[in-house]
Amino acid sequence: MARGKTSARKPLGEREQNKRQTREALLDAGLAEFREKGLDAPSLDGICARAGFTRGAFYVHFKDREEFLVAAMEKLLGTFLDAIIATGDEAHDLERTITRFAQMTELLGPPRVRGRAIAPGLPFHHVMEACARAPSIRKRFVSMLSGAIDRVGRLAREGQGAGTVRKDVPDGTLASVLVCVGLGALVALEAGIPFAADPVRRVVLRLVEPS
Amino acid sequence: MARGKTSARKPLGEREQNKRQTREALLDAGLAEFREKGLDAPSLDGICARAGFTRGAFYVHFKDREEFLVAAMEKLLGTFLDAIIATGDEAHDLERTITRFAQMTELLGPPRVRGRAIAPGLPFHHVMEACARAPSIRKRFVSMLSGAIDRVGRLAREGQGAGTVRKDVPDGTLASVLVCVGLGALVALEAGIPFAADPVRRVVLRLVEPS
Amino acid sequence: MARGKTSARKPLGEREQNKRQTREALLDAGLAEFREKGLDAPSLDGICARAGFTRGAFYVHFKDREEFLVAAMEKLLGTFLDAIIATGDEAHDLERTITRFAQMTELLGPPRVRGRAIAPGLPFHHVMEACARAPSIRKRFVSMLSGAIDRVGRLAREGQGAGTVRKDVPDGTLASVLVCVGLGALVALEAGIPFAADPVRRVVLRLVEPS
Amino acid sequence: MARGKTSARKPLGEREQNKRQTREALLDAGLAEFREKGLDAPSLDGICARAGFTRGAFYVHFKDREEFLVAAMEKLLGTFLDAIIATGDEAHDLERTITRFAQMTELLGPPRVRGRAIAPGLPFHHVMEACARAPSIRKRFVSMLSGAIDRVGRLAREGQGAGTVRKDVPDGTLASVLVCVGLGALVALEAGIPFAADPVRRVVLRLVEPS
DNA sequence: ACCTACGGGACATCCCGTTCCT
DNA sequence: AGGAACGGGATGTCCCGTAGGT
Repeated sequence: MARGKTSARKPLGEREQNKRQTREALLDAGLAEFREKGLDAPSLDGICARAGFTRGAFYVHFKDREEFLVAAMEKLLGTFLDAIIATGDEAHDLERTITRFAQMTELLGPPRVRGRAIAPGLPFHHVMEACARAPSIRKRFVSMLSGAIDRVGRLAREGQGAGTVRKDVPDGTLASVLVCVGLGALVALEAGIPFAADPVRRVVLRLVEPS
Repeated sequence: MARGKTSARKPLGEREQNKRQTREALLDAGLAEFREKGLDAPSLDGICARAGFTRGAFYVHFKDREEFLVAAMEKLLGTFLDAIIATGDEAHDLERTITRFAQMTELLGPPRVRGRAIAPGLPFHHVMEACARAPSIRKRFVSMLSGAIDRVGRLAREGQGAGTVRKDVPDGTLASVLVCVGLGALVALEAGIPFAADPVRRVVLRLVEPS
Repeated sequence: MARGKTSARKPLGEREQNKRQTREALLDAGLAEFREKGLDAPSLDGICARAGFTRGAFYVHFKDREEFLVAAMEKLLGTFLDAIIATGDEAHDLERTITRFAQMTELLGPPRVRGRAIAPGLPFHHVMEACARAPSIRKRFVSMLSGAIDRVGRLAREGQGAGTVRKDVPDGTLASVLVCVGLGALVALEAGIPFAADPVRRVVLRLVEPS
Repeated sequence: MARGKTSARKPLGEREQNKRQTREALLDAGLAEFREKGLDAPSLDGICARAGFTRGAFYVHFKDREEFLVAAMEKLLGTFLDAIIATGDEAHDLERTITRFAQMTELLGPPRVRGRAIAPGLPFHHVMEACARAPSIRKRFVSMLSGAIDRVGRLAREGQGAGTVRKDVPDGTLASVLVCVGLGALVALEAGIPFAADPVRRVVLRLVEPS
């Protein structure tokens, strides 16, 4: 079909391209506002104005605020997943991975790949809020975490093979525990609990190494 | 006196008592609505109606919605603190405590003491949201978690003395790690990650026991 | 053009025309309510409902109640001015004019031209109240009265030339006096003072005729 | 009866006296607010606070705002009547009376007797507004104006006897005309019409003197 | 006699979602 | 596709009048 959506080969009629640009501009403006003020505070008027449009344009592209929020969060998480997956194969050993996972903390700030910010971030509880609202967001988030658990589990197995990780605990469950620690640390940091990240990381490493 | 309502102990004029009852009724209605619909969706009219009053009464007691929300969350967390502290002295060993801490998961449902619901609960991300909004809420939450870390740390020290907990990690940091696991589990459960709580608990216990 | 609604003379897009109709409908409903209940009693909800709209529409057209009131009074006085000016050239002699001026009393009732009501009226003290509130209203009212004084003055001069009006008083000041009598009569009538309009008119005519 | 209301001979129990003082304080505060902001703008809270009370005290003395306004206006007009009647017998001739009547203009400012302010004043249209609201006010106002007409009529008759006033017009109607001029001048001045009071007064005197 | 909690109405502001026009 | 009028709901403020306490 001439108007195929998936293929980027065709130069997309000028109309379609303009429309798409409008949509992306709205999403970017929305993400910026969400990051600055939260998920509920920003008004559609403000978001649209920021993108240089009015709500008239908005409702051409999105059914309502909810759908917009989902689209925006999907765009954000998609970027994250891309980033994490892209860097996933560099994960050589558990120690480095645990260190890296801590970087997910930077969901709190703009996520970075090799130091470059690749997308605006969001406070973690906003992500949880978004999960609670939209099943599609929740699914993405779950698959993201499941992927992390899988990767950590694989590294644990490799570590056990290499003798750097204790063998008296199943690798899968160990991965779950480690990811839990990461999530918990995220929460604790965001809540502002006096929390020394470094000693915690050292203790975790001690706990998993063979006696 | 003939006009004594229940007892003569409280010299709390009838006026003050009525006023206090009104305030509590509004807070309870608010907590119920928040639990059912979130922190933003419920209308003040709905909350007031549920309590059997009007917004006229509401604004006698609270400056605005924000102040009301803070008061409601403080009431909720206060109830929690009371419950946890009240049962705190029953915490004999780390294993039982870890198990108990898992009950904090029931922040998700109405919190219970010995099976009796003592207050309405809230999804965990609503608590985090509330912390982000009001510093006073955040402080309460932090002190609640700090208290938990302290208690777990004390138990760890006792366990180390009794030889049931490994001694090659500092008790305080170990406590932080364990609480992180708890918080992370909370997040994972709320997100709906396929997560087997029991194996995780067993692995955690294995990790902390002496080799 | 195919889409011309009535004629091609007005390039007033359908949008603008609809908007203008809404505005006028609100103003008319407001004037009706003001006439019936005074300037303060009518609620905006009532006015809008009477016009078949909601306050949502109201605030598209007017900044607040004050601006609406001013617009309504300007519309009313504008109608009056139109009516008086339109009939102004029929004023042949002072006697007839004095008689006619008395008709301004009908500011108290709907103003009429040749027996036909041309606009809703307002009690005179409401007009004064409106003048006190809004400078723009006051200016219109002053220019209306100044115009009346001018016209009466011109007639006095003509009468002096024709020998039907005494010449020992300046025409301009005489006009001021006559208009004062008219305003005073308005006040007296509205206050309900036992006041015989006809004898008063005869005495006034006697006072101005040459001895 | 011991508690007779009309007779002022008895020293009025302390209670009654306090109550009366409260009432008068409220009325005075109300008149001050009315003079400053009009009849509708002042809030009962503001009036009561100005008098050092709350609305609780207010409703002991007055049924509602309307009754309070009437009481306040009656107090004001009563003061006026007293002042005018007290000075009434000094009215020796028509010329002086016309001059004096112009002083009623000072209803616009605080009314004075021999230069001393004796009461707060009110814009004239507020007086008319009050008349329109409360029949009792209207009656007082009418009797006030009727009294003025009577007095002017008497002076006119005396002037006719003395040969200083033309005899071809009935004294009563002439008085009505003169009072109308006064009222009209009041309105014109309040509206801010360019209006030279002095020439007008001279022309009026010329019109009434014998040819 | 006086005070305060409360019901309740209105206003101004802000916002979302719909509809109609361009 | 995009803009703007409009319906309509919510908040916070201000106010009046009532009821019940002290």
